[in-house]
Amino acid sequence: MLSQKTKYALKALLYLAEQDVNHISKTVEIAEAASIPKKFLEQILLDLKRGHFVGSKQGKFGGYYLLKSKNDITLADIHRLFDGAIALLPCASLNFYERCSDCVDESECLLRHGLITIREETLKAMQGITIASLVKK
Amino acid sequence: MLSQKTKYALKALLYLAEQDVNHISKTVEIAEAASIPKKFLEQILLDLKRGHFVGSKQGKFGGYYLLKSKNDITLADIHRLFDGAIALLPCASLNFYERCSDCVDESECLLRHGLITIREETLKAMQGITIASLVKK
DNA sequence: TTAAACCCTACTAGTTTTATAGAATTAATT
DNA sequence: AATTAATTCTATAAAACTAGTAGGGTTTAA
Repeated sequence: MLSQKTKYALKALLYLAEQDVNHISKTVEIAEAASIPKKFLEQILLDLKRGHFVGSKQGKFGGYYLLKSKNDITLADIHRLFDGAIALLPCASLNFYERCSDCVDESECLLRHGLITIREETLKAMQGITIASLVKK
Repeated sequence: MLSQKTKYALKALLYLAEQDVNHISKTVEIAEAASIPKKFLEQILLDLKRGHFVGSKQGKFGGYYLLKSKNDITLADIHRLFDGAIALLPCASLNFYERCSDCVDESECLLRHGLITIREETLKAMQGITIASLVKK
């Protein structure tokens, strides 16, 4: 399941994607439009900025805007930024790989094989969902 | 990500699937073979029993055994039993549906549409992984 | 009757999640 | 230069969840 943070991040990105190009959105504006607690959204937007998904302008009349194209921001990206691995266990993860402490021989782990299959399929599905594809529907 | 409980449940089921038919496995036996804390495993096996995946025999020389066929226990089943919904948000879930409190018109929620697609694809993938398919590989 | 197993409920320590608070920094306007 | 309005940063806190422990109770075979 997605965390609230990931859900809010996606809603915020959807809001930004729906604005005119060159429009800059204030945090409070996004917060109200998408029903997100303002101070919580601040942190989320900062994380999105550090992830290079959005850009910001500081000071008066500042705000946020999409940095990447709507087509290049996928559900997989945002999931990884806020909720981490797509895989169901760290040992089956590409980006968040970690060995199981209790695992004697990873290459012979019955569970891992299946989880790698699942990861490949869900990753593909999640990479198919972009901010653009969501806005379009 | 899977919780430890789900991971342990799968490992326990894999162990049971590898035993001879008619063999009955004690908790302590499974716990040692699969490196699972015994008292924790007790709870997990009880949950699996309540979910009708395993059966038990009480008293001396009792233990656990697979109730369903290896082919009929899927990753989706076990995920749902211990970790709940397959979907990424409750509003996109089949078995754990819940409305978003902040959602005005669900049918027009941009996010939900994409999440339903994802759920359909991951569910299909997770239903394709069975205890039998894991043991076989 | 005893031993060995499952069954059941409660509890706890630690972690994670979901925020909130408040001050610092930046930039445009007056 | 002062003011205002915005982002940026760090710390804190309450609630929920996770992973595991504890301690019995119940059942069955010998």
